[in-house]
Amino acid sequence: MPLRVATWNINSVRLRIDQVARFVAERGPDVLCLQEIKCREGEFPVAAFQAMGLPHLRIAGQKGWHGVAIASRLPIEDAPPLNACREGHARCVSAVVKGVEIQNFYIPAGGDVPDRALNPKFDHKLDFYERLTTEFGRRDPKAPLLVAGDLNVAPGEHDVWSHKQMSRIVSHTPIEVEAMTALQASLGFTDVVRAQTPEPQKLFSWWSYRALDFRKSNRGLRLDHLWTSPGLTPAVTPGSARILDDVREWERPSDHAPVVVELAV
Amino acid sequence: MPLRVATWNINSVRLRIDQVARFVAERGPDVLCLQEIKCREGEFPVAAFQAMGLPHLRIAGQKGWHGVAIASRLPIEDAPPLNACREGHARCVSAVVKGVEIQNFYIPAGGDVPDRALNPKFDHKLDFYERLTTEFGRRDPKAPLLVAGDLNVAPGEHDVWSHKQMSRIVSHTPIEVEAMTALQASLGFTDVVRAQTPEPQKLFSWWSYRALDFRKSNRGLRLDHLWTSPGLTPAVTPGSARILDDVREWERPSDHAPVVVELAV
DNA sequence: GTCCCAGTGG
DNA sequence: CCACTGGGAC
Repeated sequence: MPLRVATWNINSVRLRIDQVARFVAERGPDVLCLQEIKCREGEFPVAAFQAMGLPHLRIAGQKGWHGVAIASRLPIEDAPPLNACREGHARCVSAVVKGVEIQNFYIPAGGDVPDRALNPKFDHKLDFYERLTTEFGRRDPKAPLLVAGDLNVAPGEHDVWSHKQMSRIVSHTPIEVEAMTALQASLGFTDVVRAQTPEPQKLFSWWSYRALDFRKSNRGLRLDHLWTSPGLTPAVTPGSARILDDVREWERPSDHAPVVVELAV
Repeated sequence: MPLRVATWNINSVRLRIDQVARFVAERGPDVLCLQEIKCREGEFPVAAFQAMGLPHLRIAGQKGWHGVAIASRLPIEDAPPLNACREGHARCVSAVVKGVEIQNFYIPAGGDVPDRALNPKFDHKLDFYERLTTEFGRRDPKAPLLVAGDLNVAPGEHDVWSHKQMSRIVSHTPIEVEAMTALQASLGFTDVVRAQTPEPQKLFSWWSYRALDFRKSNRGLRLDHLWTSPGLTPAVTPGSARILDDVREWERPSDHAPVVVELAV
């Protein structure tokens, strides 16, 4: 029985609890990593997750913005908490499931101006990447570790609808791509979705709400990621790493699609 | 064929257009007077009213607040417009249907403090009543005239859940009841719902959203009214004047229930 | 576009 | 409790 793991920026877990239930019913994830739950821990819809068969929870919430959670079919053990957010936002949550350490992040979007000196949000985003890079640089590559989340960077030229147009836009600037590359190199992570769907195939996990018809304009970005450590990469089931972009077409959707992988652990 | 007239404070016509359609389908009003449409004239869902068979419209709208409309199955002719609102709010709209003049009002709620000197909203409410009293005092009692709307006063002791508790609360204070009584006397209007359901039978058309179960606590008020002029009163179909309080139980309801009457004209 | 907030109004 | 306003964020 492989372990099915999913990551999804849900953009308010309370408002979209029905979509979460549908996703869990149709796709049967064993572990669901959520970002932008937009509620305090006490406001999280615990009963609904119990009803969907994901009763084991780790929640890092705050009022109104951000917030991350891990919901699991199997029991959760504690994983070392990471304090990558210098602003004290609820952007990191972790769990160990079936011996796999899962680190779930909602990395700051970074504002509009891609300049550390001018834009404190952009500086915060890069600082977040740097802290994670330092942290994971100290880890044992052989240990099974999964990084999941909305990392708010689309690294490759085929992870954006237009490399040329996006190169000066936050989420695809060279300095952000460099920060993400450094993080990936810190422990030798594998980007499982891109590994299974080589370039030049385009891959997007997010489409703006502003588009009239997101399928037609298709101005997407791949912001949501699943990365395996060298010790976990051999467990990835071939062909299982996918972005479920159909979910973006559901009624009152999140602007992000879920990303899934299966691990033979 | 009697003329069925309804009045309903809809608390946003755009948000509750489905409830309006259901009401029209189930109850078949020929004329529907709406209050608190909460949109500009250009934002009014004209096509939906055409689809429900009420294509003839008179709309007085404004951005965000207040706003009144009359929707009719039969053609509408102009009625004299009343300018009872000193603040320029969209609170009055009129029509002539089948020779009956219909004046539809959303009278100000009046704020919390029942003192003209201290509370300009309360002063505005009484001023609105005074202007209407003057206007209708000039009219011919023999002409068929219907006053409809959310008049924001519950006049009788059996029009409130507790006469004792409510007598110091805006909507049932003696000064407001006096203002409403004076307006009613100006042309000799008949309050058709109360005329057909004598005291001490309690009658409410509004229940606060704040109640957990409005049926259980039943702390209602009769704020919504249909009044006939002496020339129109003989046309009222016996037993036809009712408050449709079941509608308050529908999904995502308005806090007001519709009030209906049939006129043999 | 679609969420949050805090505030006002009822 | 519910629905507006206007601002911020993404």
